[in-house]
Amino acid sequence: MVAFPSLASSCLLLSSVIPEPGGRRRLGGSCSALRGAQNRGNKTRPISTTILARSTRKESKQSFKTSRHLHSESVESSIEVLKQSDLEHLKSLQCYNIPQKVSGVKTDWPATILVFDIETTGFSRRYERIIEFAVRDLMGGKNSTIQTLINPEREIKNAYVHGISSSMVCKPDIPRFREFIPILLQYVLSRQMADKPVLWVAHNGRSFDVPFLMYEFQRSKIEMPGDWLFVDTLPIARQLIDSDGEKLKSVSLDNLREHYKIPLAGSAHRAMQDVITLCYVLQKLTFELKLTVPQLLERSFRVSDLSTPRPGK
DNA sequence: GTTAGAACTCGGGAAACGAC
DNA sequence: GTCGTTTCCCGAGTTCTAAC
Repeated sequence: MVAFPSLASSCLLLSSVIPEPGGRRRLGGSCSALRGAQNRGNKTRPISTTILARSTRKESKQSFKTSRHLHSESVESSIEVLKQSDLEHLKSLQCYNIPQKVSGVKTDWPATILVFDIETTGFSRRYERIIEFAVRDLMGGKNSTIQTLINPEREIKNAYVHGISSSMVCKPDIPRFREFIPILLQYVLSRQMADKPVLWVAHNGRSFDVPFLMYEFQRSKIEMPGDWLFVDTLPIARQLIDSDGEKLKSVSLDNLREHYKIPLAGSAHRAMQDVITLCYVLQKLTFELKLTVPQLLERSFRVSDLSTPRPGK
């Protein structure tokens, strides 16, 4: 396992990158004077570039959209109660790094940050299934990770992507997602700090990982805890500026790994490897963009902010 | 192959300006 | 005041980009 650097050392300052909510910014001064001199004398008019104006509008809209109040309602209030014997049975299924007991980590962080990734049988959250789940608590320590294969109960046609074949997961000793949920919930409870939210982090999570999770919870008829917050590193990475002063051409996880020269310590497109990569990327991103954990929380969203899955799927 | 958000392109309308 | 030109704003539509 790769030694994992603590994010705490790089968390963080003020953001000059996140736009102020609301106001439209205009270029005045020299630009205005220059164009005025060329075209129509001394009379001035608010001048802006189209690109800047459009960019600012979008940033502003996004900034407002993500602001919210945080609360610390217990997850226990919104999930089904499971028998202890069931939990013990589920733990015996083939999962590795399952936490055996509460770690008891306490910190000054304003949230528990869980970096996660999934592998699936395809792109459609409606018709495809999760086949691997990995999560790491950024705080580290004992029992800070979970990685498990998931039995999708269907043929896997995209094994060429992640190397996970039907023969590996379509077995009775591999948990189905509904069987894995109690383990996941127990893990989260073991990591969550009192009166502090849980912040899940994924790359392209808003469009991919979180909707998949949402659908799997719904198919399992178990309500996802309403106080879980999610943050997507993809739009954050789009703010990055390269050494030429331009935005990165690609903000894929692979490209970010190369951008930050993060070594690949395993098979790409396996959940835990991508989690490890994303942990490094998140550290670099937050440092480079001067993002604090509270600012990550401000950019977070809840499953209720996403479109609701159709019932009965 | 799916999906959703971001980024981009285009065109219409409005405003400001100069020329008449 | 009217007309033509230029520029900006804004919405709609299209394309791109991530994820497996």
